[in-house]
Amino acid sequence: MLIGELAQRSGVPAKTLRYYEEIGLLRPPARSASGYRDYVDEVIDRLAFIKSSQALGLSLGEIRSVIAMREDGDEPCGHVLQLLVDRAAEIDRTIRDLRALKAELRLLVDRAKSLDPADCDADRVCHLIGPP
Amino acid sequence: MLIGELAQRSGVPAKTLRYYEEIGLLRPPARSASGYRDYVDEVIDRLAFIKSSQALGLSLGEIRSVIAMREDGDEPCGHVLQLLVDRAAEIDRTIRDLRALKAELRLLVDRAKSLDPADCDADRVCHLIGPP
DNA sequence: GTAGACATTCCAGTGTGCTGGAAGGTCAAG
DNA sequence: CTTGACCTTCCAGCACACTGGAATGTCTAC
Repeated sequence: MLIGELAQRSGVPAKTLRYYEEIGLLRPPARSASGYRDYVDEVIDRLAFIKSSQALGLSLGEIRSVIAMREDGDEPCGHVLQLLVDRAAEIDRTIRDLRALKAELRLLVDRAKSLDPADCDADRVCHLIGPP
Repeated sequence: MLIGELAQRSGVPAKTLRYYEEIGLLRPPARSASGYRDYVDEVIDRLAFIKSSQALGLSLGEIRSVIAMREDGDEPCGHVLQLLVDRAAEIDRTIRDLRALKAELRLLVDRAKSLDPADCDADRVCHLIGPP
């Protein structure tokens, strides 16, 4: 399978496939006599794994670490589970932060209703933002 | 006030101050005979505004648009309010997305408990990730 | 034999908000 | 008069995941 066909079938652009190879996400495939990459069907599974992992918010570096374990003949399950748990914790933190931010924004938007634009202080650019 | 002192007093590194000037967040200050930047005290207010805006998640581009209005002699309040409302909506969307992601992660982590690493399929890298 | 649809490599850029470093000029203290 | 702390400009790079384009080679069909 040439790179264009793999791109078609996997939905991953050829450019990206070469990039994945470069950063170690895909093993360098066999080459035809003329130097064309010749992929086996299994890379479609691998690309599906990469896409699913990305959708969960894993970075290509993390995904690579999982793939590397698998290539080394190790069972990546434990490592993957840890990544998923870590990611969940990070999402919790992010949600907490965003909620706090949203609360502050709501506060400012509410305050805006009781502020007169005519009182807006040029030195502070706009009185809607910043300490009251 | 030289750039070093402003950096000290505002907590914004000198390098960043020059960068802000370059991208139009700070007006180019007066220069001493030897070419040193000579800041007036008011930029401290402006930097405070920038920091507050950043803390709310506004980009430097958005902040610049607000400052530009103010420099043009316009009242930025309406624009600022819109930015805040937009930002709040964006945060809502992000939180929704993250919650969905967290739910999926929880699902996968739960499923992991009932899966045997020994069944992990090498072709799919790890059976903890991806369709069941 | 030639068009055009593929493939190759390599270099460089995207966006965001800085940060580092080199090469040089200036200023105050000793 | 020198030392060291400041300042200047300019060029380059970080992280992240690609993406674009140039220059070149190859394969298939007509």
